[in-house]
Amino acid sequence: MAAEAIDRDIQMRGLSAEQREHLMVQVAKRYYEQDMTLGDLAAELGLTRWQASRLLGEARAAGIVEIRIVPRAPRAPDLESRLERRFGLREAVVVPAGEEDDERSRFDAVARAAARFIAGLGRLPLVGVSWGRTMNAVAAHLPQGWNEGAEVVLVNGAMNIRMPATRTNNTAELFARSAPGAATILPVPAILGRAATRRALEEDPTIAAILDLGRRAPVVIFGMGAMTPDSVIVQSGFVGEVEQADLARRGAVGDILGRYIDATGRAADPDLDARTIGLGLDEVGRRELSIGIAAGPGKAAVARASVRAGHVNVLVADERIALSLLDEDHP
Amino acid sequence: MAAEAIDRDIQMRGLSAEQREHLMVQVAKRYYEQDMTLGDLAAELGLTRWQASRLLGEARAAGIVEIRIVPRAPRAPDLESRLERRFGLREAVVVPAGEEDDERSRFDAVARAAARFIAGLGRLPLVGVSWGRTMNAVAAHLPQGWNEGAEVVLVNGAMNIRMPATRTNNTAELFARSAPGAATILPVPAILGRAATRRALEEDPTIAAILDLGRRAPVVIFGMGAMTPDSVIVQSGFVGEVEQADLARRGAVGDILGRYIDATGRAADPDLDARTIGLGLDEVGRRELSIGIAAGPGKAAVARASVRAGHVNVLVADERIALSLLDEDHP
DNA sequence: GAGGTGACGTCACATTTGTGATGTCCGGAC
DNA sequence: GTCCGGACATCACAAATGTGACGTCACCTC
Repeated sequence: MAAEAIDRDIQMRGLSAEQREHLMVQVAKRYYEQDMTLGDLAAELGLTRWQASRLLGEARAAGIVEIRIVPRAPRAPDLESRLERRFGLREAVVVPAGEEDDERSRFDAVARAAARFIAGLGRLPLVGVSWGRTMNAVAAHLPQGWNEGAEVVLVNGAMNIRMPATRTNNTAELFARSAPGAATILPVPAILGRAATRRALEEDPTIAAILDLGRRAPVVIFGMGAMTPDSVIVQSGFVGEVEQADLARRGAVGDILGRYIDATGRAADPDLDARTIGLGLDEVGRRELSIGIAAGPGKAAVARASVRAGHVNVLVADERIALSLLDEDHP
Repeated sequence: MAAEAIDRDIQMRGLSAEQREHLMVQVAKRYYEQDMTLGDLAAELGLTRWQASRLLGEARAAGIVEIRIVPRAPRAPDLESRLERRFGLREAVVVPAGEEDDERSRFDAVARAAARFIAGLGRLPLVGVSWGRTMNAVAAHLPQGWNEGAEVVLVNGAMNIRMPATRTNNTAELFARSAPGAATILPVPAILGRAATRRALEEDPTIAAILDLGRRAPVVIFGMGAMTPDSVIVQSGFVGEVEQADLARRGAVGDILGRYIDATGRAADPDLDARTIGLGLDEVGRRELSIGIAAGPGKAAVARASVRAGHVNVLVADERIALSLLDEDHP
């Protein structure tokens, strides 16, 4: 025990169940997520090594620590190389459809494959990410320490209008936490009411610095949104269901980075696009790696548009989407 | 090295990546799920302790081992006690709606709370379970060793007609694997074409023995199905979408144990009920513990019918369902 | 075939973790 | 006040695990 050690020793005598649980979580996080030894973390928390050890045992028994062994989803190398050749992709990752899995586990399998691919890239000092359901699922599967010291920056606006939507604006933080590294979020709405507001925001030095960081990122990773009412962009309140249906009628096939695109990959509605803040469609394809992740039904069209337009050079998708993209009937 | 040790030593020299991954999974499963020491499991697999240790390290780094720290979902004690009093439940578990969580994480939170509740019951030598999405999610969250040596028996038919439906018929196995214990499944379709077939099957000694085991279980655990086309009972092909819509028109509010019930908790269609194999509606409520789990939208009605009719004496549900049940406007 | 290279096996040893024995404190019962 | 039980602290020790050094082997290059 050094000089600073006598800050607070925890008396476990009369701790409430909640306080105890909170301690269990603290111990488990430090042990499993930060790879500290029980001795070290005990010192930090003002516990003894034995208290920490027993707390950890309780945490495991209570189910606070969940350990799962997941054999990595097999891939479909034939489809992958066909996609790569056909669309000039740097890399394609295709997850087979797994006979008896349900929609959700297929979605998870894609997210896992994406996380694995990303983790396998080695150190990436600066990574741009978008947010959304898909991206959150990917973040959840990134292994601890996949990219130590990385800077993770959001490349599109992240403040939601409607609160109880899917919890999205912590995607960057999730990416950063598991790296471990730092997250920079873009604290503005994804879509504004007027283009002038967007320009004004972009000129603000603070915002400009963040946008610039995103533009400098050699790697961007983003999910693709389908034209469905449960898309995050609608759920967050930026675009109404009616408005989205109207966009669909005018040729929109989905969204990437908060921007609706048509089958050619161009902005489906230039006015709407001008009100959208963040990395532009003309910029995204120019990265070293532009990783697009498409998981779930209804995303084949937006995936097709993205690869055709060169917005992505790495595509992660499920087998159905891959097959659809390779289908010759689509001109 | 004892006498029997020289069965097969694994030469790791020229192993393919896949074989290596397979070994990683084997090591990880034994280490984390079966609590074996590296030395023991290495002997079993024909590896050295050091090989096993390194393989385990690789498995963690590769994301094959996923460790998550989940602070247990807070509960809503006020709603719980109101439900208990109002419906005479032995216990109610209510998971608050969590402001910014999406549908899926709310579903997971309920499953987790259910798993926790079940694990907290202590040793239950014989447990009856149904199958379905909800039950599978619960099984996924049961801690290793929650009920050592338990016998888990399916109380309704489990052979699916349509294959690529949600992977449900391994629910009992999942429950048993984490116990660890033995699973007995009921290898017949949930719903048959004719009541006579059901009776014939029930008289078969093998089937009768399994059904009897289920009837003797002091504890049954089951999920509740809503009247939606994505309900597992429809996805599995037992009931058509049209047929289900028709049932809804005639008063069905959902299903438990594969049986559609009306608002009073009685079989919505006696003929259909007579073709359904497994624990009957008149039997389910007579257990020591009859645990019903309702997670997700559209399940308030079936939950209400179940508690009213006394089919469950323990209810696990999300906050929205709880509030709906307590709503005085419903007579 | 010599030499180099890198992946792997083997092992001694340090570190980390688990466990049971024993002591101590607290609160309640009498 | 005294006694008692249980929850917890503390510790010594055993067991399990991680790590670096070094040797060996297969394979490649020249």
